[in-house]
Amino acid sequence: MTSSRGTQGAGVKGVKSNDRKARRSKSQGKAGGVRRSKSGETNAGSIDFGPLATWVGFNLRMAQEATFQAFSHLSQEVGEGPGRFATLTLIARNPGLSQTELSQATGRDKSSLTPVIEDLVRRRLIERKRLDHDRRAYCLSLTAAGQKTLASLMRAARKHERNLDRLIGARDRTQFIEILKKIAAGMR
Amino acid sequence: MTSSRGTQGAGVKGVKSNDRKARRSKSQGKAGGVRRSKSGETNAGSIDFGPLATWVGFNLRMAQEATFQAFSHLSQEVGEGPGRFATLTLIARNPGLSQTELSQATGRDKSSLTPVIEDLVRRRLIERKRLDHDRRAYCLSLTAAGQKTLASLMRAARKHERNLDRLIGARDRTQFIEILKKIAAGMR
DNA sequence: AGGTTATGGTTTGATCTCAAACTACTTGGC
DNA sequence: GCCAAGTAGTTTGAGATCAAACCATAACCT
Repeated sequence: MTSSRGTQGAGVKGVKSNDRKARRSKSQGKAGGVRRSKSGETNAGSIDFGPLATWVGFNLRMAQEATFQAFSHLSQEVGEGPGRFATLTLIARNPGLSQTELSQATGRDKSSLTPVIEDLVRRRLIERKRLDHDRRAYCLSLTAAGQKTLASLMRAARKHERNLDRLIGARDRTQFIEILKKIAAGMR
Repeated sequence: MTSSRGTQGAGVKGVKSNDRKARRSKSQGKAGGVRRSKSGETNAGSIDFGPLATWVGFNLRMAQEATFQAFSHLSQEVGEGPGRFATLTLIARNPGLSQTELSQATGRDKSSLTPVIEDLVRRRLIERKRLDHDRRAYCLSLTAAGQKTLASLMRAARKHERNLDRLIGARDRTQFIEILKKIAAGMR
C-alpha cells in the first residue's frame, strides 16, 4: 500500500466554493449582520486589521495565497498544480538532479517529494534511474510527455505572470522580486 | 470525537530537521554529488532555476515560506503559530466578529477555522457566544488570558518585523507592502 | 402561514507539508 | 576487511487547508 498517495489532478485547489460566491451582499442590512460591539462599525469590508495591515508577514501570506489560487485555476486544465510545475521546471533545467537537491531548490522537505515523484513517474512524466556510483540516489529527468506537459504549464504560467505584471507594474517588478529573494535567502 | 483536532503547540512547524543542518558541506566534493549530465555544473547552489528565477509566483512562495518558518520559530515559546496569531489579532480588534467574517479576513475557508476556534475556546483564549438575533452565528471575543497571549505574540511579531525590515530596507517597505496588497486584492 | 432560498457553522474526505524514525548504501578510519 | 558515521530516500504520524455535503436557523415570497 505504499504508493497511491500523491495523486495529482484533484489537487488543484482554487476552484470556487458554493458558499463563497454569494459573498456579502445583503448580510449588510439587518439580517446576517454581526455588529461589532464597539462603536458603529458595520461589517462588510470594514474589518479592522490593526497591525496586521502593515505587517510584512501577513500581507505576504495573503498575496501568496491569492497567486497560488489564481495559478491553480489557470493550470487546472493542464491537470497539474503549482507545486508540480516548479518540480518539472527544475528537473527540465537540471537533468540528473537528485531528489534531495530538488527538495532543497523548491524549499520543501525531501519527504514531501516522495509521493510527488512517485506520481510523476507513474504517469510517465519523469524518469528516475539509480546512479551507478551511488546506488542510494536517484537521477531524475523529463520524458517527452513531461516536456509537453511542462510546455503547457509554461503557457499558463506566462499568462499568470502577465496578470501579475498588470497589478505590480512592470517598473517595480524587478525590485519587488529582488526583495522577495532577499527575504527567502535571509530569513533562515 | 468531533473535537481534539486542532491541537496547537506541536503545530509550530519551523524547528529544524536532523538532516537539514548538515546541509551541503561535503556533498560538494566527490561524494554525494549528483553531477548534472549537461555541461560542467557542479551542484551546490548552482542549480539552474530557469524562468522560475524571475517569476513572481515562485519567489512569492519561497519568501512566504521563509517568513512563516522564521515566525514559527520565534513564536514557538509562546506556543502559538502564525495562524493563531492572525486569528487572535482580528478577534481582539473586532470583538463580536463571526467565524465567517474571520475566515474571510484571513483568507481561509470557514471550515478550516472550525478546529482552530474549537481549540482556542477549549484553552480559554477566546469566548464564543450565540447571537440573540441570529442563533446560527457565533460572536467571538478574547478572554483576559487571550489578551495576554496575544501580547506575547505581539512582542514576537515585532521582533520578526524588525528582522524583515533589516532585509527589505525601511525605505522600500511601504511600497513593498502596497504591492503585496494589490496582489492579494487583485488576483481573485 | 408554508415553502423556497440563503446563510453560519460543522463534518468529511482529500492533498500537502513537515519532522522524526527508519532502511539501504557509502565513506573513512583503524 | 570491518565498523562507525554520514547521506539518499521512504515511512509514519500529525497538522493545516480546501471543497463539497450537510444541519440548523433565518429571510423572503406568495
